[in-house]
Amino acid sequence: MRLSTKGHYGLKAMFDLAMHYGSEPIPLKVVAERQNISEHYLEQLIAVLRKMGLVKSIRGAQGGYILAKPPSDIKVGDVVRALEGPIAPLDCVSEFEPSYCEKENYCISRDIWARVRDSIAEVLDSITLEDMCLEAQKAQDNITKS
Amino acid sequence: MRLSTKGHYGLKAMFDLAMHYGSEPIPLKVVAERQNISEHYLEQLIAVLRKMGLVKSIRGAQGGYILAKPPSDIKVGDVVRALEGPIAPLDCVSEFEPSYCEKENYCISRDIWARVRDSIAEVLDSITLEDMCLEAQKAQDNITKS
DNA sequence: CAGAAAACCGAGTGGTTTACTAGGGATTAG
DNA sequence: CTAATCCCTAGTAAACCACTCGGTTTTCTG
Repeated sequence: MRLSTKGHYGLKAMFDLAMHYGSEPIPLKVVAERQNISEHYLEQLIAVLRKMGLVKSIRGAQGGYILAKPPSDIKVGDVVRALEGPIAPLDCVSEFEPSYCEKENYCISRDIWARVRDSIAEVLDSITLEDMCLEAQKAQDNITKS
Repeated sequence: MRLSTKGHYGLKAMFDLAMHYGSEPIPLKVVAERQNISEHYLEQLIAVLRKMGLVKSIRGAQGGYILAKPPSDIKVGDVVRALEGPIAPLDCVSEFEPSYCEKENYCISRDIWARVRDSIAEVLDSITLEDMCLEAQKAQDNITKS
């Protein structure tokens, strides 16, 4: 019952871009350094996020990445699904295209996994990148105040 | 973000034992056949459940397995944790002994994974094997009624 | 126009996990 | 005794993870 680093790294990168939304494009090297992620590995992850339309890239010198939409329009669930696939504790209860269950008769445990899936989705879809930025701001304020 | 078959198979097996709680011990072969699981593989899973004190075994002919406690005392979360380890979308937010986070400074995404973890745990700990049996009974009644 | 900065691409790799199978040994009812 | 049953260790093919390596292409800047 665990996430791979893909989802985690991807979210950290997206959060980084969200914190700098509105300014010039940010080179991946900078994101990777700030978030402490292997640059080459992150490259592969962000390629997926680009294909899913979550980030835009600007090539050439002074290029980099920016969010494709404002932070308030990007849910954590969008990022996680892009990198880890549909939320599905088990194939037969996948959010999208659940696989056919070998036993077509009623399966009690399947209901449980469906409830788990829904509760995960509910959390991930209730938080946007903007929410994360606001949280970060609040945390920062608490530090400087003391 | 997925469960392995361990948790699923284990839960199916425990549900099977719960449905026959109170009668003679059930040989693993029967459980495996009823739940459509490889017997040898299930053997390894139930060994873990035995070591965790969730089932008792009776050796020799006419032996088998029984639940160590009444179904109402066994939560789905107990079974899943036994087989899949602590609920931890990420190591640094494991329920038990969270690993040290490389960046000791405040990490926003960690909070999100902690919320995911809690919501999974909440679902799994709110359902007992007895609940599953009652559900199964209800489903059965609906079929025979129609 | 040269050079550097950056995105883009595909292949390879060592380690771990998964979902088993194989082949036995120990225990006990009948 | 013997058949049923639990118990244990080891192996294994395939997949997946978390990267690394070595480039090519695009574009800005001096």
